[in-house]
Amino acid sequence: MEIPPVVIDRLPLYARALSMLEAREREVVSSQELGTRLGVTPAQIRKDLSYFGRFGKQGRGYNVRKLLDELHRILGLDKQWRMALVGVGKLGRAILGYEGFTPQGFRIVEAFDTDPKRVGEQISNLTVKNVEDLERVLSQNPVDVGIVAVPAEIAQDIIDALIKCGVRAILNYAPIAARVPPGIQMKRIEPVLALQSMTYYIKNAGRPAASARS
Amino acid sequence: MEIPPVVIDRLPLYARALSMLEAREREVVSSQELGTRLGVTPAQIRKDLSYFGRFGKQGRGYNVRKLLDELHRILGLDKQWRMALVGVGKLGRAILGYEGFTPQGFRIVEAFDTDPKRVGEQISNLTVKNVEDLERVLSQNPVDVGIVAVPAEIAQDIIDALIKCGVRAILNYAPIAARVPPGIQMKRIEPVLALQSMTYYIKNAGRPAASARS
DNA sequence: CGGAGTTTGTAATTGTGAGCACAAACCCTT
DNA sequence: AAGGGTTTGTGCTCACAATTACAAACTCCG
Repeated sequence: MEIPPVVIDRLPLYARALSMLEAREREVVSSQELGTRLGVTPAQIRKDLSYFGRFGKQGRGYNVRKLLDELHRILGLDKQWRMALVGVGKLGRAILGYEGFTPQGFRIVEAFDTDPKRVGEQISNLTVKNVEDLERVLSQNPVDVGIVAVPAEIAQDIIDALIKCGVRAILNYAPIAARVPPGIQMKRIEPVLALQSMTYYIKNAGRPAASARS
Repeated sequence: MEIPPVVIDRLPLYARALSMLEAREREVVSSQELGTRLGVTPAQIRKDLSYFGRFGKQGRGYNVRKLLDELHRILGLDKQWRMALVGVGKLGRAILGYEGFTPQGFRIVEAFDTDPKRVGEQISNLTVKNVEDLERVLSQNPVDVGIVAVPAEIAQDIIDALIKCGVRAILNYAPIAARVPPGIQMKRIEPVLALQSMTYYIKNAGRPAASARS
């Protein structure tokens, strides 16, 4: 069956909420409660989950632990994921220093840059390598995900190169809507683009606008 | 007229592409060319723009400079926007050091934290203030946008507090789908959540999956 | 053990956005 | 100035996702 991408996008949120509940040793939760917590309608949650199976019990709700396990399995979060970073400027260094990846099973195992001055540098247990060696390095030791933290002008080229090396998912920090071939996943992480669409709604001071989503 | 939020989300991308073209002194561009650059169909671009007016000329295309100005006006990017950051941990410091905000008219003018050890510290020309003084400080000097870079557990409380202080847009770096009242904008910026949905598609090695969008 | 109260899973409906296709408008060359 | 070649703006259609609504399944209390 073909599952709508929007549904897949919501699953990690459900998983996060369930993690929190599990930490508080909650055994069971209803779609109602989960919904209010997340600002999503209960029906939406039930429908999303129904794409993958029947995980709940009528009259009771969902077993927190069991549903969390299912979501992890569905999303592939029971595996370890290897990532390569390209661009170790200010932003790239912050990404390397980010501690949120590892506990969720994501690990940056390679770092590249175009600037010869940065090549060879040691950052967070990694040696920065030349982007020219990208293909050679990644063909010997493939990674699953590419993280792009380079200027917008060269972002598309870097993305193309990464895909050539077998990367199947890209986390794009550059403010462009790059083109990727079918079968390749890409998500943009760009604070300024996010801000620039919100300003549309708030630019008329005081006037309440359409509501936010998520 | 009510404009679909997805349309608003695409406008900043169009603006970025136009900026690039302007830098290369291109005078005119067609929806066709813009579309291929962005991986969007030409019809989509034309339709999106048509919500706001008729900016193109048949047989010729869009004047780059003029369309860019229009988009800036529509999105409210001709103004300066004041922002307050909450949470100056590792992530918060990286945000304070990020140089991408200022050139686009966004400026962080206040920084807060709950940890007394951090309060009073000087970072990037700002003095970190106690989050308890949030209401007092922001009522004297209001900001438009709140940036949330605190642990997931307290993110909702911080968001509520910011909204109470008149903030109308929130950039949320915490991995939660917080609830906000109607009229308040919120966008999540969270690399791990983005990764966790992409793994769904790539978890079966080699098997080509559905295509990415943007 | 029975019945009131919950909560799920899903069929049916409604709402919304993307793509197609084409007339109208404009450019440019000869 | 005329006609071939472009490109816009938009009505229409189709696909997809959210919501509604309800039967079926379960819980729990007395």
